[in-house]
Amino acid sequence: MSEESGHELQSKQRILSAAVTLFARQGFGRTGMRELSREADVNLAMINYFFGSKKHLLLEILETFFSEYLTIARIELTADGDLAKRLEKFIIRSIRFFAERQDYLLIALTDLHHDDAEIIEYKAMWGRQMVEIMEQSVCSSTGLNLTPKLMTPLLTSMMASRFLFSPVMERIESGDAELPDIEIYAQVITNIFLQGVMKR
Amino acid sequence: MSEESGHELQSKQRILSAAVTLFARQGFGRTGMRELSREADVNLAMINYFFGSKKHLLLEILETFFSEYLTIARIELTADGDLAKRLEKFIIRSIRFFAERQDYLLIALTDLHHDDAEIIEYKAMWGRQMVEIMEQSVCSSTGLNLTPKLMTPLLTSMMASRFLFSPVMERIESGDAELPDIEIYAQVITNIFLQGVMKR
Amino acid sequence: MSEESGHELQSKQRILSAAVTLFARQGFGRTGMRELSREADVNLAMINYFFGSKKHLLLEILETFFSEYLTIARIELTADGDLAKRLEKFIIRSIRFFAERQDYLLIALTDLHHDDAEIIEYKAMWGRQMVEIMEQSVCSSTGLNLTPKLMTPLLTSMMASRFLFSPVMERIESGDAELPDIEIYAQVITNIFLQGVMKR
Amino acid sequence: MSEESGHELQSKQRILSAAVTLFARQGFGRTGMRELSREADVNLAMINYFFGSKKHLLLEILETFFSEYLTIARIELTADGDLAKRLEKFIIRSIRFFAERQDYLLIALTDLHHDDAEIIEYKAMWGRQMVEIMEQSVCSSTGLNLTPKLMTPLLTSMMASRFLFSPVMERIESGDAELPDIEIYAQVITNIFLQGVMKR
DNA sequence: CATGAATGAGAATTCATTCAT
DNA sequence: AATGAATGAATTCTCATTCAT
Repeated sequence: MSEESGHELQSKQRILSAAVTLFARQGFGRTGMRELSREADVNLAMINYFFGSKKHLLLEILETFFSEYLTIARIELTADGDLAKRLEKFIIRSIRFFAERQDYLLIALTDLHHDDAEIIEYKAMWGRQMVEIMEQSVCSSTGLNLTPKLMTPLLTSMMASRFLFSPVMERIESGDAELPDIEIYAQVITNIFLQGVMKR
Repeated sequence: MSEESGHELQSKQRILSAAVTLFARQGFGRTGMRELSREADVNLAMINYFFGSKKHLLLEILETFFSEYLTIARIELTADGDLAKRLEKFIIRSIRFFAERQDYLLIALTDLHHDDAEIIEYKAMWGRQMVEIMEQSVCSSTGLNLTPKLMTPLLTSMMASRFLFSPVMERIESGDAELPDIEIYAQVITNIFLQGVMKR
Repeated sequence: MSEESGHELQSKQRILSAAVTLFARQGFGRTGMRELSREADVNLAMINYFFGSKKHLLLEILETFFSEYLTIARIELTADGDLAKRLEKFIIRSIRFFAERQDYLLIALTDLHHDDAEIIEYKAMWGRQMVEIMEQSVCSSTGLNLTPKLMTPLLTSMMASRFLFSPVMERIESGDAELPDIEIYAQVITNIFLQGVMKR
Repeated sequence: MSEESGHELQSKQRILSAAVTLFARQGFGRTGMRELSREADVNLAMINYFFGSKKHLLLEILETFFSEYLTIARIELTADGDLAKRLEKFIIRSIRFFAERQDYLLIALTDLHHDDAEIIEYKAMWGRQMVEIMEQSVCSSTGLNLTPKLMTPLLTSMMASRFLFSPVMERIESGDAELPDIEIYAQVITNIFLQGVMKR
């Protein structure tokens, strides 16, 4: 980690960032390794040299996204204090994270690989941890009658909705009202979720 | 002559239903026409004979989904009466529709084609109509301070969350609580959205 | 020939004239039968109904061209009288014919089918008759020391040169001098050939 | 390292020479890449690896032919000295070149691509240079009243006539007189052209 | 005469991956 | 670490032709 000998780090990093951009724009399946190597300005064979295969490159991208999302959940949701406060902080930090890593989010949530056992299992591995945190830190704490398997997808979908639809929404010119900025968006989602979910 | 006009409808229909299944499971890009023709029990060349190209087959599937979703929105949201009642009926009917057409939902919402101008524009065409209905029938009616461009993706994401994540969630064995059935799920989403969004 | 029942003649003729246009522009190999049926406004299956196969359609086009070219040669070259006069009339009539039937000329002379035994033999059949006429009516008559197998291609190439190169030559803008019209062109070819070939 | 730099040249060269043979025999359109790769003893994908596409392979072949033909024209026609002498040398060298590169000649002159803008423009590019040389070195020099746009195709057709028709002419058995050899053929063409064209 | 579905082979091209250098 | 040739399978799409109606 400390001495990666210069060139490698540059090339590997260039491959990763080109892959994130292309996978998010075209999908994993439609992105070819020639195109990827061209975009990353790297020899075609280097991709498999560094990552073993195209699929492992995808898995490394998923790892980056899920591990950070999980870290945020672990820190914010399992903290001490008021449930509403914890949820609020979790939602705000998550949405900021989604905004920063929008391409990762698109790849992780919207590329269909439901036939690929390895990828589904990999996603399920992360999902399990997320559901578990939700269960122990949110659902069981107060009188919410939501199962974590309903709540985890629901909350994630709500926070991600803006980003998942943005490629299409950008093409829609609105009469007057535009989208609010990220911080306000986070506040709106927080309010809806908390008011909708918390016991009054 | 009365029941299917011979062969055509059978073949065309078989292609369509095989395509819906496969595109939802593997994504459009990863589904080959060989596989599709095998699954539909149809000669490979018939796909292009009937649909012109693989992409136009996808567009026909999108058309089926979006036009029905839009019809539901038009009927339920633009009706007379209380906003909350109208939203409740819209959400329940939409979720039932999503449940019935889960494969279409996955194809329409989660397959990435952000590089394909024709597909994005096609989706935007439907999105524009949906946003307009939301604007005129929901956002403008009472004191909701949500823009339709925020609300349309958000509500759609909420209603779809269970289905979008189901391929992964099925792999997660939960300790005790399972997912509620569709009618209860619809009620939960309705409650959260209405309580979260409506002025108290 | 007298009662072709209306429709047939129209369709068959439309196919033929569309084929001549397309074969001349794109070549036989690059012209598809779907495109041909579309251009002729005729059902795809009718082409094989009328002509048996794509190749026989080509052969019918070649027949039209070669038989008329041969007729001109027979009439003008085997007539009585001065060789120079006969050649002059042959050249003028041939060039007028080439100008009228430019598409046929391109198909007959410049589409490569040197691998197809049937087509090559068909062309050779016509070539044999042409060479024979040249031999008996031109080469043997006076003191020309040209073999008919050299002269037939040479004279045909000279007369056709303008038409064979025209698709490319049209793209070349000339400084001042444009191409002469057909009658003058015919006179130029006649002069060059006669002065070059006849004993002085 | 000194004689062929390993494998590349061998494979690329084998593809080129197989392509020239096949395109001349069957035409570009009727030659498949499978057949070509088989004939060149090369993996199918290598053709696109080296040339990008089938069409660019054709363009590379055209380049080889036209650039050498143009070089001959430039050297022989723009030299100092008597016009007749210059033309004679040009015709003799061109015919020797056509005889050596008969397959290239057939591909360059007789394959129809009149629908393909890129190929027509590529040919026109060479044609323009040829016409220009003819104009400046031949047509303008003495009292020839031929435009270069008439003369260039005419002279090229005359020189090429033997080769363009040879696939068909080979099938015609002549009674007595066979074709003269190349050097005599070149002399015949020279005589006819000069006597026909030069002021007496 | 005419239609439109159907077929199997083939088209050009691109794929992810491997390997010797 | 990096290169570029090589591979075999796969891609989408089009081909000419046939046939039942």
